[in-house]
Amino acid sequence: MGDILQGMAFPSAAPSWADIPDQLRARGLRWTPQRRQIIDVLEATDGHITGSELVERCRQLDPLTTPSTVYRTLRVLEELGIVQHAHGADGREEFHVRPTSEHGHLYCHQCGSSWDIDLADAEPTITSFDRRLGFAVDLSHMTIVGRCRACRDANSGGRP
Amino acid sequence: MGDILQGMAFPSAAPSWADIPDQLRARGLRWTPQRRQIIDVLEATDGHITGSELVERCRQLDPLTTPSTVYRTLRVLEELGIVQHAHGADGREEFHVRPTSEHGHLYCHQCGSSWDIDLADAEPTITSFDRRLGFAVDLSHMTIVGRCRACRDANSGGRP
DNA sequence: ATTAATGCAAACGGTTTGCACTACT
DNA sequence: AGTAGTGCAAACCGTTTGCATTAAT
Repeated sequence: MGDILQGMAFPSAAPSWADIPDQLRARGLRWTPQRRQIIDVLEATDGHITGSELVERCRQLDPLTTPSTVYRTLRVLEELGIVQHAHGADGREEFHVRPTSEHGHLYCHQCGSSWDIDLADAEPTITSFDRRLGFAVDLSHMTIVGRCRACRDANSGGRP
Repeated sequence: MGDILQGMAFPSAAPSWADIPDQLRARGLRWTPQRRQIIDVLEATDGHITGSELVERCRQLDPLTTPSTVYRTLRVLEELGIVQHAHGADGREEFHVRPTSEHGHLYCHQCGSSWDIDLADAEPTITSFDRRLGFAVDLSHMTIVGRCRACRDANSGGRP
């Protein structure tokens, strides 16, 4: 089953946040106050964040934050394997923060909540696509939209 | 105008393309040359198309086509159940054309091809999300990204 | 001293909107 | 005649880029 997920080129050992400055410098890149700011916000993030959310949160800490810096930094961080992008239910770019485990996203389009899809939850999907179609699902890009249990239970009453 | 269409559930029986003018008129909406053009293009479409693709194809037939008209018409057609939108792998809005059966999309991010996911292919996914999480997957919004069989077979050599 | 990174402003692509005008019904 | 639909242009949002400037190495 492990090889179903293969080919994803994930960083095998995930260094800790504290190592990031060195990781950057080891590649001839630089550690700047702006990057520190961005990393701080990412570190405080529970699992995923959109580009514009990140810009927004950085701006709350430092109103001088510039979108271009944030997006450029995100691209660098993705190359380091610290974040990974996917596309959310609304089509916006979403960044998974240092995924402990690869995961996808589950959206309820009634209440708007979202959850992570972990490997256990995705396993039947991954297996069935592999078996039926020979298709290797990329879990980190998997976005499932529908209605969550709570919204189904609260059935009739609620409004979208 | 919005309130004429609002609150409409899904049409249970899918009428044919020829009925669309009457369907519109029955709701106090109008049949125009522009809409005919758009419908023509949609009718010639194999299954799904993005908004901008539709604009583009319409413009090939009539260079005067305006984006706003196309997008506005798409919204009306969605309310009629003739198209249905979802979000593609790149985050762009995608419209399923008169889905004979509800389906999702499968993208290979190596070769860029895409396929429909029919109910049979999605069934294990739908069932497992329902069972594990009580979550009702919306197949028409399901987008799975990964590597297709051909790209896996052609393994190392190929380039995206 | 190098050259990576920043900030700005401007441009992007896809989509939406306000408004005066046109044309279906 | 009435009002839905159009075309235009301008705005929108999230994101990207060019360029001169700043600052980490």
